[in-house]
Amino acid sequence: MNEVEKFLEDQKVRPTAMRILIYKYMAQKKIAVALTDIENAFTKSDRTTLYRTLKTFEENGIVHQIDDGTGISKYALCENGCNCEIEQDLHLHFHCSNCNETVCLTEHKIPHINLPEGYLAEDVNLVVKGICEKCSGQ
Amino acid sequence: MNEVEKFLEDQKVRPTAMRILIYKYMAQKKIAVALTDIENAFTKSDRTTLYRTLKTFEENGIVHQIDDGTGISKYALCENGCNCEIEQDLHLHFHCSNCNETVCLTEHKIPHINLPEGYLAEDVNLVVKGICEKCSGQ
DNA sequence: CAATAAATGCACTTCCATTGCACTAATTAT
DNA sequence: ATAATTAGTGCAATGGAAGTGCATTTATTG
Repeated sequence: MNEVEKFLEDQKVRPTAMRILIYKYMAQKKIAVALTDIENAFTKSDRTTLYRTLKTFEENGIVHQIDDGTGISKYALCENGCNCEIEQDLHLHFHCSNCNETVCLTEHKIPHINLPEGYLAEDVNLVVKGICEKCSGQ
Repeated sequence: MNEVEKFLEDQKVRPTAMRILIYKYMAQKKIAVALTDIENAFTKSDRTTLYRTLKTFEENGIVHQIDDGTGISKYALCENGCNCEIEQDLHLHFHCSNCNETVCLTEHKIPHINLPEGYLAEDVNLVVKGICEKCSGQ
């Protein structure tokens, strides 16, 4: 049994052929992917399957969903220690308005936000839009 | 000529009856509103009109659009000196997962974000999700 | 008052997210 | 091992919101 299979099982996700492929696909991509991207990569499989695979992955802490402001949900693998649940560990996302790609800047943690009296934070989403390093020509 | 009319003209927006009503509606609401909210408040008017009114308001610095992560665009009046264009002046938004309302925390500016080499920031969106003061019972 | 421009209303389209249901594959119990 | 049960997949369809084209009405300007 290979590594991916073992990992999925550890996350309580049954390692079906499709799930393994999707996982590998996302691991090889460095950027966040949309359902449509996966759909285009696996034309043999149905959109629903891919959709539900992502949801399953999300529920089991394998990927996190990203709202990058484009209106299209993106997904990225959680890094080890991603802990997308715990507020303190949230990283920010960058969306390039030129190439339209979204990346996790995992090393950039979101600073603590002070809220007015009575407000309780459960989740923070921080998206920076601009030009990525690839497109800025550096 | 009343105040609202004058204000709209100052912003280069012709103060039609509908626009004045929408403006007043948004001013009276303390929270960000969705197109659907306005639609429900003005059933006599057409959705397209309301939609385009918001776009017109947005283009002329009267409202700013808010992506609070619900997938539904919200709009809120710009405060005087809102300057939603200038990155430094951006405030954060709070979305209550209980009452589903979104508010501008205009006094809370978004801290400066350090990006990796080569990344250029043009826009920042920071949304905190949690329980608002009304719902937390304070 | 006529000509022009802006605003409005209606119908329609598109796009993505999501669900219901049938079918197949895999797992567990007998 | 085989039947019973559960999980996964595929197809079809729905829903919700954003956006567009065009005809009509209203306002502005010459």
